[in-house]
Amino acid sequence: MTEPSWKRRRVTIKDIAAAAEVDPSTVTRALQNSPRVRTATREKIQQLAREMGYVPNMAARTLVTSRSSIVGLVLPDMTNPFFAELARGIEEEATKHGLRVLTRNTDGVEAAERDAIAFFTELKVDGLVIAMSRSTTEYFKTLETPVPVVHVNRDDLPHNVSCDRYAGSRQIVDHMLQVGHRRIALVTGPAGPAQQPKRTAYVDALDAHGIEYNPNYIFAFNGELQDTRRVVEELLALEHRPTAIFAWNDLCALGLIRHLSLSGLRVPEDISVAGHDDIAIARFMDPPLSTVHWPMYELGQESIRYLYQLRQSLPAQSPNIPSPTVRLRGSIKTLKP
Amino acid sequence: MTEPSWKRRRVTIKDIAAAAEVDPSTVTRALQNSPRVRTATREKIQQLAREMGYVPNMAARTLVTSRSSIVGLVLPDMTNPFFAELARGIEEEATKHGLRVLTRNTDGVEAAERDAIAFFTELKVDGLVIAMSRSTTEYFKTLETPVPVVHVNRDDLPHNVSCDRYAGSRQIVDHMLQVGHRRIALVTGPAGPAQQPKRTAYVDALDAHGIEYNPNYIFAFNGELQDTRRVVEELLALEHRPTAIFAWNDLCALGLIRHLSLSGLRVPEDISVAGHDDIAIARFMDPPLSTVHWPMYELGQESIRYLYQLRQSLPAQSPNIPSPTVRLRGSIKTLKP
DNA sequence: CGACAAGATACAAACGTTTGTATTACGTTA
DNA sequence: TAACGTAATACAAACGTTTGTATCTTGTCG
Repeated sequence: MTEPSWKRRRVTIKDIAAAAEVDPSTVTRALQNSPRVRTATREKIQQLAREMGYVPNMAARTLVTSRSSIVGLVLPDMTNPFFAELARGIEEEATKHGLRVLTRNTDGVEAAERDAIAFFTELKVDGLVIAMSRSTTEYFKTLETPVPVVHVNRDDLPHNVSCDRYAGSRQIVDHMLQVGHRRIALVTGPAGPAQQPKRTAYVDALDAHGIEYNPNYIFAFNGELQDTRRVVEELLALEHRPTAIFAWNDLCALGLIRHLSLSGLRVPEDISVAGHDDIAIARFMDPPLSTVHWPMYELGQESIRYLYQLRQSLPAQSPNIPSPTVRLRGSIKTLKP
Repeated sequence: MTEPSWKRRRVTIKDIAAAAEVDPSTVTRALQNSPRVRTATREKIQQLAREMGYVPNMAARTLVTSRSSIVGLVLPDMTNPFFAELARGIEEEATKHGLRVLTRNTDGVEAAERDAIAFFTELKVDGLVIAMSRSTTEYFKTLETPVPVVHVNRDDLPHNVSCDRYAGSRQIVDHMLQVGHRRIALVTGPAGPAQQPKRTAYVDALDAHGIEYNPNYIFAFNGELQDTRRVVEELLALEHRPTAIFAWNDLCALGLIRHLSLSGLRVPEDISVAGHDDIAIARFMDPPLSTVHWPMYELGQESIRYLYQLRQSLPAQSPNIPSPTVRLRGSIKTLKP
């Protein structure tokens, strides 16, 4: 039979102390399982705390300890399924560790990014996860935050959680070559750490099949979905049109397919398309998109685990991430069996 | 020439007080533009605060005022583009008001929802935005939070921000009828406030065209993408197959189209499909999806404005939301011109 | 049995604000 | 010019924890 909850004053550590006839400090220590309090006392206090419905006041705790149990997440755009997946992974793992997540979108704008970081440190977050930022390496090198920082998909920085950028891309281009494609276009994205490995994988794959690399087959996509239209136009204007396209990512592939089909080309009958990231809808596109699965959810989880180790100043063993894998679906046509 | 920032102690109100040779309380009042401090003093203090790089300690402030400048957002799944859009709208508007947003996903599980609400109140958030919850009306009726709560898309609750559920659905079914469809299937979703208005709109539209309502044409979709397969199977097993489908939402439409095409039916040639919500990819599907645009971003913004009024105990004028509108794209075939 | 080392608990200060009340300074009026 | 009202500021307590140090118990050993 609990008391009516309306208008009941919040129960504090002092209330428990009074009930248990001990000092508040003993209550604190009991609640954090300090060896300084006798087992019997501790159990009595914890029991009492439960019965009385004690819930700690975060603000007071933060004030004295300077830790907030909040981790800040900085990402370009959580509307993007790619990052949404990451955010879910982070949230899930953070909750396990009793951490809360505050998210801030930056739209990939560097100024917004710095602002977000400043905001979070001001808030005394316990840690920071920064995903695919655009800010320069130097900025992060000179940035001295009072909290640990983990980057996602920034291979050029320390404390990074990511996975092999080369392998997946290489595999999918290899596959295209194996099924007979010879003229393969590469659509690159905005500058970032993903840029070079993908390009290298592409060139290497061609090279391994003894194909000369054609700079005309490389298109720079600016990241905005509308821009896929321009890319398609340029691509179709080519004398020897590619038979396959390796798109920057799935969203890009989606846009390309859309504009290809507006131009009367069917996928994969007239032209094959592969994406990157394997966002949820890739499987449900028509045709289902062949793509490189990039385990964002797991990366999210791992980034929190890593952060947690950093926070405890543990020997931060480097993260253990599954490799990206190729998901072959309907959007690549076999030319030669 | 600022001092080196590494290892500089955080500047507090006391530091400013010392520098300005006044009492800390005067500093507080000056910073919050209280009329109790002389204009000259106030300006001097504010100037000083800026120069010294003062940044308030949230924890201390929260401790004494019991307000955190954080609003809690409870939604089923931010991975879902529909909700991601909402979250962006909320974040954008909240930032304008100097509020931060903490998000918690519940996967539509009622227990998780209640837990999230408990968690947020414990954290002393300034307000709560709850999107499309599954929790019962009674729960919310009896729930006495110490903070204002705004619901999104819960027409059955007070302090709700939503828009006309009937209008958009009615329009799109009307359109299908106008272009000649007579056998139109309705795919309903999991129980919720959207259920009835959509169904009514569907029935009314048929009625207005003098068509008898056929219960066999109504399918219950459970919300999981995989379930669209079962729906398609059942639908195709019908004696008089519908020529059009009004799907629960865009994601559902996506799944349906996928499984229809796996079954050899083309959209819209063999069967027309309409969705609901107008998530970003609807435009890029193949064919582009006709759908009802549901302004989630604006709803997000409006929910924060509303919350803000509640917080100030202003006369909370009811929200001003654009109506949902039909977006006709390629997925509906005209049978009779 | 007294001294002493632990083990257990109490005391008190501190974290950085906010806010009600007390005090001071100042200008106005009688 | 003394009394007074008001404007400006100072004082001090409070918010709910945590944590270093002091104090008190208890048991053990010589």
